[in-house]
Amino acid sequence: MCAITLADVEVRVVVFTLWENRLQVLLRPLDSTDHWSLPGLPASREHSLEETAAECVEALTGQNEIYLEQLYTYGEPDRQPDSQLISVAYFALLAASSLSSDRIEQAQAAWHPVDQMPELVWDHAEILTYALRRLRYKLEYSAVGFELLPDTFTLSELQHTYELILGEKLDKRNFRRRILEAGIIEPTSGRRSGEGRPAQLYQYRPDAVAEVKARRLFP
Amino acid sequence: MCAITLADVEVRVVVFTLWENRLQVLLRPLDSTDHWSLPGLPASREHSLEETAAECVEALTGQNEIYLEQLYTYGEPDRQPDSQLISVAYFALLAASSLSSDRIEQAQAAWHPVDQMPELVWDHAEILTYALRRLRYKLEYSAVGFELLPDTFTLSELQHTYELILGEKLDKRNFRRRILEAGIIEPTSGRRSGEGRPAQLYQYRPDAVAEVKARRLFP
DNA sequence: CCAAAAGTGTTCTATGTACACCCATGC
DNA sequence: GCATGGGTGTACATAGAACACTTTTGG
Repeated sequence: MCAITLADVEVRVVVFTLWENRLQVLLRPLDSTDHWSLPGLPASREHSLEETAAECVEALTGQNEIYLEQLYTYGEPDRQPDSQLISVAYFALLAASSLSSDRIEQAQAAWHPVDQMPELVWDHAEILTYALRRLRYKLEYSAVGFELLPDTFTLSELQHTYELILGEKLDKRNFRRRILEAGIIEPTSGRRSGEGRPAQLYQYRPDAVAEVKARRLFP
Repeated sequence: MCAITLADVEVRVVVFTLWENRLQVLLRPLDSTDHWSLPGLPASREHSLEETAAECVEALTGQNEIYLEQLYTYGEPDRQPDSQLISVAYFALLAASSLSSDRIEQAQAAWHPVDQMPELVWDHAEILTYALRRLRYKLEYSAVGFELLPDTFTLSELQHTYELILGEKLDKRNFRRRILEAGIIEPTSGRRSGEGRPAQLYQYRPDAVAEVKARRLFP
């Protein structure tokens, strides 16, 4: 019959990134087991839940301008024995270019491909599965894909990002048409040369990012 | 720097119903102000958050088989001075037939039409606005409308429900075709007679309800 | 000149939208 | 028999899906 207080509440974050051509998730080892857990921080009285989630990602990666969205709040008795009762789960998207791995190693954290997950503690596998579902679902209607890419990118890179996350091949012409008609990215003056014909570089329109945030499908 | 514990956490529920041909929300007066608040209960160590939300609705309405879905978790410093810091918000749909108003009166609670909201405390207006947005959004792709109706209903009643919530007129033939093709309701043997030609009564297919729950767009 | 990736339009299909009349009953 | 709400089909527009070749560069 004890009341529930903030010491019973934590924030957990599912951090996605693209690395070595795979969608990966940041995990931390749990002491005294060979299981891994989603990184988290206890909730605090001074900061909002979203600020705490951002802090958690920054502490591990050094990034503080990231895409962050609340997922769901888990609160069943005994879901995390010996840890907080209530987890407010977020998911985050991190641009691959910006993985300063020093802090990650210090925290003994590591990236794991989503298709080769190690054993996770408690209900964290469930949280991860849900985060992945939401990420895929969100890609289909809101074009958050570029949050995983550096500031400028080619349309092919963007398409490969989508294909990796959705796990299926997409038609090049249809993909380009849809993305460009949505008006969320614009060409820059740059080009990327490599093998083959050089590609136009694009960036997301800052005002489009503001529009998407203003829509707030989830507040 | 005090830690946050369960005493800082509550569940709030936005309970919708149809009554007198209007979409209404259940509110409770806040002592010592002329403002109203969303009904809620403190989180507990013995029950899941969803169970607590269900309990909260049952305590006021006597109903325990209702549609319930987690909305969002609000946790900003000072968002609810003199009350819990963190609110896990749910929304609930209640069949209009089942409004036993005794308990509601005992709790001094009352139904308020969504288009004539009184002043709400703290950020509860924001929570309500979001709940309404999610309800409308959800109607468009998942046919939860019948949760607001009694066990059997006519297609016209269902359409009126949709029109009330969405705030726009719908085409009768298109509405019927879409709902029937979705396969979530089936005709019963009953008919409703009143003025005009008697109407076929429908019920939702119990297995379809199970399917929808299995899909779990939000876990 | 050839390998390698970038870039570009059109046809077809499916889905959604607009729209008007007959039907069964109670009074 | 008439007023009242219940029930039905079709033509059109729009959005999405399938599909193959030319272009530009580096080696």
